[in-house]
Amino acid sequence: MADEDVKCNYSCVMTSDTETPGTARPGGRTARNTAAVLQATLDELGEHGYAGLTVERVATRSGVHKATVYRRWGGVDGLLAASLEWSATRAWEPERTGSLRTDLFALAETVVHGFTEAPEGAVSSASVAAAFDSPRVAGALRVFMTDRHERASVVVTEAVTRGEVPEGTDPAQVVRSAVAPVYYRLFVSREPVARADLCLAARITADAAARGAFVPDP
Amino acid sequence: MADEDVKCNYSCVMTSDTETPGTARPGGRTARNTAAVLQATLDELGEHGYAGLTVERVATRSGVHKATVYRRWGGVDGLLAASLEWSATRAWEPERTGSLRTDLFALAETVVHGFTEAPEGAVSSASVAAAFDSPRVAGALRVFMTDRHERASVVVTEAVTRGEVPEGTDPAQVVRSAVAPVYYRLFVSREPVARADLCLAARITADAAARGAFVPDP
DNA sequence: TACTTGATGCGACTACTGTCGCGATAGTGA
DNA sequence: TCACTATCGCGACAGTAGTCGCATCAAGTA
Repeated sequence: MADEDVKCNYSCVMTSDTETPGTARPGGRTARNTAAVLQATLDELGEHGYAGLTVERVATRSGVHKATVYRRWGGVDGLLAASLEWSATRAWEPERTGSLRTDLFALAETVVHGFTEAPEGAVSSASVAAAFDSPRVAGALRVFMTDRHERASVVVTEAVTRGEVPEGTDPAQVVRSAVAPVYYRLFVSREPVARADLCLAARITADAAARGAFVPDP
Repeated sequence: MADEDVKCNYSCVMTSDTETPGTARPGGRTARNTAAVLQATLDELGEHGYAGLTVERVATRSGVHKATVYRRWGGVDGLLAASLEWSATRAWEPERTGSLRTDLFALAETVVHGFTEAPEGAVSSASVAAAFDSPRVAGALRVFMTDRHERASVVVTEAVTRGEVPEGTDPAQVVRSAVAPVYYRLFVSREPVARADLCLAARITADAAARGAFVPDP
């Protein structure tokens, strides 16, 4: 979730070639409506947050009728799930700094920025919040996070090639271990996230990885 | 958050000596209303979850008028915050198993049970969910979690006394490190939590603690 | 171009959330 | 026991979320 990536999700005009698969008429007005509604959803989230996200407002802002939005997306949860699925299709690559420890630190820092800084933070944390109520958002979030794990795994596989970390290390587990404390502080214990906390998580994870802690037992 | 503790929060009749501080008439009907409403809140949460928690239902169930509930608690978020504050006053102590690694494993296991098993899981995760919308619940959650960190810290300080872990180790940081991956899987990445995951988190944390990773730099 | 029909716009409608004023009730202290 | 008044019950009310039936529009096709 790089800075410029999420920012683009929010402020850029959505590409008009957005197709609407699964419908009998994927082109024309339907596609234009899809783009307008999802764009309005992201804008509304950025301005008013998840608590202020209303089908009525999205409908007005996008110029698409309220009943149409309910028919196509079912409600706010459907809008959020669709936005998240759309976000997942965008390219993203983790920053490379030279060592696993600093790579993991940079990764954790990216997570903090992506969830705390407005307006992109509103979109991301809204998804986490909505996943509690809506199975559809929960599913979309799970797919999204799995994708991020896979993409972030590069920093681990490269560390294996460099010889920093033993063969057979589970990359996704390393990533989870580095970012979990960040999410924990942000969303569960509701504590401020300090630079030292990221540093600690990255160091512990990198050290454990170097010792082979993330190589699954046979 | 031991099993029998949370269960009691839910199913036992609240003690009638519940006082209502901050009001001019803390006894009598006001106190009875407080007990009835909070009990109804917990019952409703257990049966219908956070999404189904309604002031109207709580009012009907408790026999207290809807307007009164709105006046005293402000809405569902107030009800949830009050329930959480009340839960925080109940005694809780972590299980002791003999070593830091197994203590942390038991702690993580307790967290999983406390958040996934119905009905007590509904109450706990509802608080995490509501904290996104409501600053009041977020505050209550922060206080609650800080309290749990302090209580759980015993397993670390005892490990220091046993000589497993160096002096100066920050107990709360150790606890966070052990439970963060659990919360991450439960609420963010929405992945199943396996026994092996808890084991891994406990082992990594205990090893790092033994090496002095949680002793703050001067 | 004309036809078919999926998708949309429209507005009325129900159901629900949250608020308000007023009279009644019951703690609290004398 | 009595007076005072904080708190509560009551019902009416406005505002909002979500649904439904029908007329209209426009994408896809011959």
